[in-house]
Amino acid sequence: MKEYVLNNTQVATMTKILIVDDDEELTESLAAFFNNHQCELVVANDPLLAMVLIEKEAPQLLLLDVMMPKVDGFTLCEQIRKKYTLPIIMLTARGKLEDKVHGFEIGVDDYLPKPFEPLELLARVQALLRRTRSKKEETEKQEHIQFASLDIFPAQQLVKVNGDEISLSGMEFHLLYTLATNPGKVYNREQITGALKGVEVDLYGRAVDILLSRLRQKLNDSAADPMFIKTIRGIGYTFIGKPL
Amino acid sequence: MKEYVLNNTQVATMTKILIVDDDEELTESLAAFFNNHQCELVVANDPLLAMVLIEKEAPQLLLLDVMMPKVDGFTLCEQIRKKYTLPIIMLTARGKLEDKVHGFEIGVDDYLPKPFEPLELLARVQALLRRTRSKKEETEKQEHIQFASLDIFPAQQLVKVNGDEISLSGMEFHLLYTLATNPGKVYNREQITGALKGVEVDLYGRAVDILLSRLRQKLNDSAADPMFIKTIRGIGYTFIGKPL
DNA sequence: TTGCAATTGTTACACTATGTTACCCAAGCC
DNA sequence: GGCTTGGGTAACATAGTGTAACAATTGCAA
Repeated sequence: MKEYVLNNTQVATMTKILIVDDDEELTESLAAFFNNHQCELVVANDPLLAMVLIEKEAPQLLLLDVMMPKVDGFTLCEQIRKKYTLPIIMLTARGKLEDKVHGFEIGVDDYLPKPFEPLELLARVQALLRRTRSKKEETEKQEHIQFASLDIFPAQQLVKVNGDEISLSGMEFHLLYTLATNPGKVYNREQITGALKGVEVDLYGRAVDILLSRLRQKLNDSAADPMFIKTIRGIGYTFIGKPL
Repeated sequence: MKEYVLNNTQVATMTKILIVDDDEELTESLAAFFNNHQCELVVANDPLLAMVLIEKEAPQLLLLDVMMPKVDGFTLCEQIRKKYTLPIIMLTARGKLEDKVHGFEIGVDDYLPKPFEPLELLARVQALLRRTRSKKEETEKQEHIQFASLDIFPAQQLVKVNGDEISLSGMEFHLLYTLATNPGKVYNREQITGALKGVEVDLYGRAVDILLSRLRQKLNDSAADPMFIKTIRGIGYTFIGKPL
């Protein structure tokens, strides 16, 4: 979304990839390799850091080792899949068929046996990102998002409820649009302020709550029995509109 | 239309896959194998048929051999990419790095060296389809968990008892959903708090019991003679609803 | 510039979801 | 039966959320 053009070279927000692997030698050399190919590689040598870093760094893709101390890669993958849909490539010395099949079943997108050529890994990463990005763009390009009684026209920043046009402020619209393009995804307050203003911090209090409250009023939605935006206590908000 | 959930992999409306490979022995055995796994495999032993069949059969995925008479797989792939975005998995005896990288560059989604296990191919096919299914198909797939008088709609976090919508708090819903997705499985209290909050420990007391008690009240279920959630003394709880 | 209106942020207080304590009862054991 | 253990749930405690009302800011027009 934030893209900067410098000297004809697109320095689009560099692709950020998280690698979870206790092999420091490997992660170090991969980091160097990926940095030379327009990718930022965030390294977690301790699997326990994985969840924290996914939340904090919001990587676009995850490289995950299977055999690690403390936590098994498969288990970690399952936990991640409960909360995130980001693409995952498993790296492993275990090339057994059952392992692979099990990996794919729990939501892995690709499976690369060690040792591998960095170039092949890069190629697979790019192929996977190509797929996940084009899908994302697919939803972003739609000029009309529709749920049960709600229509959103991004181009005109226009929203209709039951066919009646309603007037939203810029932020209200942006908030609704952000949530509605990822139904089911839970946004915390920081992510929301980040999406709305490009700033990652929200030092003060509860601007988001109030914004949301006003949005709900205009949508004729209720906090107690929501049609569109549901509160996830202790975490944030999510869009639950029923698609047509 | 019925939908079956197997190990997190939805095998719904039969998937149609096109394979382009001149090895008739291979295509024949794969066809049998895929048919046993809820996939229809359309076979083109002559690469010149590929374009025609893509148009005519509208497969959801393409398996493409590299070394074929008349037409090179790479060339064919490039031509297909000009017109279609359907996912492509390349099958090949050529395992050379440059070939793989070249393949990914021209738009291949996955690359599997021959000989391979049919099961691995199937797993990769499913993983790729999971990624590429369009938003539309996704929403059509909306699952709906149903038991005797209980309906659970995960996407909207909505529950109905005897057709009447009931209002559950976030945790109550999550708890019910967790139990109901594995009927018969006995969860102990730690597993439940783990599932609800991602934390594996529950030092303090009996939050789960109280949560469950309140959930039962709302479901109009009784602890003594449970319809949905049964207490397993000394261990935990389990869902006992009968599927429709 | 001033003034007005729309938008966004802050404060304050009511309310709700969830956790804790406490007490009672049921199940299992002697 | 009496005793012990574990579960059910009422009642209270607390932290997170909803939102009204006010304040600050922005944008625009006169």
